[in-house]
Amino acid sequence: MIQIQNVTDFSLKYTLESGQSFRWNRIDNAYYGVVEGRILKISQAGTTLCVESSANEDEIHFVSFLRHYLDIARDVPKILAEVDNDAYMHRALEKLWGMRILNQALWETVASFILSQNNNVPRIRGIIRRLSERFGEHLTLAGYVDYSFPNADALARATEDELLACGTGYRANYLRNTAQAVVSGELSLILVKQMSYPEAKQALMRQEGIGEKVADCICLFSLGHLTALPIDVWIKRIFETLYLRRRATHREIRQFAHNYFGAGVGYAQQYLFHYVHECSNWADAEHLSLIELK
DNA sequence: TTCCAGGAGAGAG
DNA sequence: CTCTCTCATGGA
Repeated sequence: MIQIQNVTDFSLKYTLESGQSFRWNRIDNAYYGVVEGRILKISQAGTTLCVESSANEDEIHFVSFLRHYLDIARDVPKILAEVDNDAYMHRALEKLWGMRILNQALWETVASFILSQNNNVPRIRGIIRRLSERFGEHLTLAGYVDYSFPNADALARATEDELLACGTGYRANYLRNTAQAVVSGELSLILVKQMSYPEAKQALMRQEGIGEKVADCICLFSLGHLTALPIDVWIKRIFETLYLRRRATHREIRQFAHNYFGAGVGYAQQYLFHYVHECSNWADAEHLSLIELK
């Protein structure tokens, strides 16, 4: 077990439970998840993180990897101060203080958010769990059993029926075709990692099944592009009711949000998104569900 | 039974 | 460009 000390302005709970990763399970006070081929067990006590791994880790590299994965290395409080522009945002920041945006493995993020379209989080988690059980590698850590996320090669070779059996629904061929594009090099993940945000988004959106929202999720939750703004039904609802107070197109929301929140708009989005899910009795909930927009 | 979920694509206007 | 319809699945 290794410890990471002096981790300030960080919440393991909100980071791992905010719908950006589908792979973490809380058992008692610890979180178990599969990250890049090994099981990790992470717990937080104050500003100390305790981490166990199913793999043989080189401590220096492992700590460096974790700091990047959990976005601890970034000056997030500075970013959050810059988006703290109003009472709504301020309450979200207070409630969820310490939530970070993960830097997750690119292929897993691409595949996961292809599966996320027109779907809900519990079901997305179930699909990914079944895909991993069926096509991933068996892993164990102190009695805890899980499976690695299947690589692109394994999903490229899967039949449509095998994917359907995991519950992918109509997204099966989106997933398989994208896996094949990654294997063939038609979609080079190595190159995508080196691209700017607009370039990466454009390259991802050439794949069938990856539209603007999914591409933005990949850019934000894997590539660290904090200007990415995934607009799902809830983010659209929030901006229409709380900020613009009228019906608005994605383009209008995007323009307003970038102008209003600036370069940290991706972080602002994540706090607003999770806040409405975390607080079903939110004082402003009636604005989101009852206001008639014309 | 109908509605909804971290949408995308095709088609019409 | 915007709007609308459909797509597979399961829980509420």
